[in-house]
Amino acid sequence: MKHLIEKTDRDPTAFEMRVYDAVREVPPGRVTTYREVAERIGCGSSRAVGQALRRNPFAPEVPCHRVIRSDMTMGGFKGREMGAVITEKIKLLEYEGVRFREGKLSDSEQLFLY
DNA sequence: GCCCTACATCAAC
DNA sequence: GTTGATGTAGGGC
Repeated sequence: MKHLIEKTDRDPTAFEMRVYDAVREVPPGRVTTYREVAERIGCGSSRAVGQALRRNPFAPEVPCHRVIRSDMTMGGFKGREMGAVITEKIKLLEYEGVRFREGKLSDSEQLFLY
């Protein structure tokens, strides 16, 4: 399979490290947004955060499922925009105390702000 | 060094 | 639905 055009594993950059570190600060029963993480690490770019989380070499130590959009939706997960993966993560979050409703965060008060 | 592409976004239309 | 903008990283030249 490895032949050409394969980004595969590259070592985490300093920027990605900051992202993972910020996400790990989120306690159980709490969620945060890409924007919050971006601001936390000193950048206004939420997509850079998304890229780092997508690669997430620290999973499941880094709970990417606790990072949601500013729209309170899951947006995407592991390359999937929706599906059984999303549903399972929502169930997991609900077990931790985070309430979701139809793929959206029910209470914005559960957002973890830095 | 510069330009292009991709990204799990955001904002505006 | 679309486009443009943001920041980061990879690849090609």
